[in-house]
Amino acid sequence: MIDLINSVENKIKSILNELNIQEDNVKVVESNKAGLGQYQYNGVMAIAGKNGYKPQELAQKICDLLIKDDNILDANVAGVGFVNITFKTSALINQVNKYEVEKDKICVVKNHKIFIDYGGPNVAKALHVGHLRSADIGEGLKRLARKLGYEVISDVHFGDWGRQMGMVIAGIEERMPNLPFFDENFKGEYPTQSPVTYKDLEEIYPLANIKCKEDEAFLEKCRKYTYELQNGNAGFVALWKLFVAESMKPVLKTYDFLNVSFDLYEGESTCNDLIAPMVKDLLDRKVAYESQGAVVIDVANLDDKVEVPPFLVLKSDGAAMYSTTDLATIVNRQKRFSPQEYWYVADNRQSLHFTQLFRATKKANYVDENTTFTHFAFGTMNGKDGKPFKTRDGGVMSALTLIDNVKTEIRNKMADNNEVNDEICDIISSATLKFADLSNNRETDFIFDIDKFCALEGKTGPYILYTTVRANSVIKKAQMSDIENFELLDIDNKSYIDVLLNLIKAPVVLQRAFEQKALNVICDYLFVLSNSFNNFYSQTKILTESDESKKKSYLKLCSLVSKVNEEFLDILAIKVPERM
RNA sequence: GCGCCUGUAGCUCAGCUGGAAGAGCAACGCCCUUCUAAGGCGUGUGUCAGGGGUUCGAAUCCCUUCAGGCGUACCA
Repeated sequence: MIDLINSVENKIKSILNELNIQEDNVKVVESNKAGLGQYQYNGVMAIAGKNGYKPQELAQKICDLLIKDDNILDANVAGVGFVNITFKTSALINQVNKYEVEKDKICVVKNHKIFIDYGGPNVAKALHVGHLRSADIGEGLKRLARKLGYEVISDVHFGDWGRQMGMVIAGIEERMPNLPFFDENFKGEYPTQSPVTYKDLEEIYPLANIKCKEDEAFLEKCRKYTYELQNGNAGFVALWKLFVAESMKPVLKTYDFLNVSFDLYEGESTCNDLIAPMVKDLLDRKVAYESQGAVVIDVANLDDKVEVPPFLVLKSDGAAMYSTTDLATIVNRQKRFSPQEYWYVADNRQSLHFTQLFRATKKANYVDENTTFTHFAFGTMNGKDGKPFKTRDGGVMSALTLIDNVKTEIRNKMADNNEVNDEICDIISSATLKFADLSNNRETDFIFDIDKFCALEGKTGPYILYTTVRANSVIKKAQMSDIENFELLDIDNKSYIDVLLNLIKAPVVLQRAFEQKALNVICDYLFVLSNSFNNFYSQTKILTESDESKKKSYLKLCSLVSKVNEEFLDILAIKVPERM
């Protein structure tokens, strides 16, 4: 993906060929010994012995020939036979200038549609810190795919139809039993104002949840109410609409703060009308059958290492559950969009559910065989004790509280900076949170540490923003037009060259991030690039450089760093402020 | 019980398609009359959980033990 590196790999291949050594797998990788070289080839040790060479001898032969290459400044042998390569700066510049071309090569698939389901906030439950992950990762993956030319449709998929709805209704009834929604004989118009606020809901749901565990009769009532809601009890439906809308208010506010948005704001309930016909269809075609009173689809495979339980289409009380709505939602999405790929960004703990869902979908022939389903699982955010937060019983820091904490930190920091307004504070706060979240490997669990999430120094969102704003500031102060078209020149300045070395990696980073669906790869790169730029900045006077052509090169470098930073930050859905 | 995941510096974590152990924080020291010091530079730290195996070479692949987490049909 980096032409320059490919050409060296091919060069080494042909050198080996001339020595009668067949080796197709030649990889030149970044050097981990700065000072010895920029890139290295480590394959010599593996092939030398087989071909009658001492490793260092063969490595030396390769170096002797490599050094004649137009792109290569130096090649030397180190250790047991590592080949270290240093490029001519002109070659690096040439490669930097190919950025757009290299990027276009990454996406070769055309007319490819992806449907992505992420976010998944639940009605009546405040977003807590763990919910940030699905939103941040999903938004990032969506933008990354779009950047590479895929068509992507996103849906937030509100949790608005499962048993927790019955629990909320029952919980509201406990508090306000005289509301008309609960009066079966009520004939008038139902109120249009929600009887509860979202803050009330955040109390009502956890209380109802606790009560369900202690009180079997109450649990039974919740199940009944859920069933009745799903089957059109007019009072329940009217009440449900009101508290769903109320409950979404803070959720949407939080998403807005995180720069997260969706093409579709649908929920589990959206497909309710499809459930009955779907169940009938599945039973008619004998894809599903009745078991222990429930309707299920067998999804076990012979070669399963573990017994995969049947997929539940309907519970034994006839109510829909998340598996029901997920399946019906696919029917719905397939009818409307027929994407080639379905992506689900959800917690690790749901992996068995998705295995079942995907198998059930295929077994029912709801999609054609080429359609792929992938669950992009992410690790849980754990408490200090290393255990996942339990949301049902409450007690976990809400996302909004965390956001307030970060904002406070930023404002304190900004106390004597009167250039910065509230809007900029919000941008920086959002960047702080998102970068902290996305820096972690997607799949591993990590311990939530508020200090880490609010940190403003080191490998953080503000660091990247600061670097970008700084570069932009220099560009602005230069008061020259057309800086983006200035030429990079071969200048003997180590920190300048280090930035170039990082810039050539940009397309590879995009590719790797996409292949692995790993946004932390982008975070790491942003940090490394910014770090090298800050080093350059501290050592190089740009605006007062007397050599005009050098000054122009330096300004071009600023503009490149700023451009790549902004582009990559945009993938992470992080905005860059005007100043900070 | 079975399955999946995790175990790397004092703390939080990268690295895991094998190649010469990393970052941030914390600690100490240096650098603002000069383009944004939310910055730069320097210093120290490791039986990569333990034990085997494969390999010229293993944090990385295989086996095994230990510790923790999650999941295991009517919650999501």
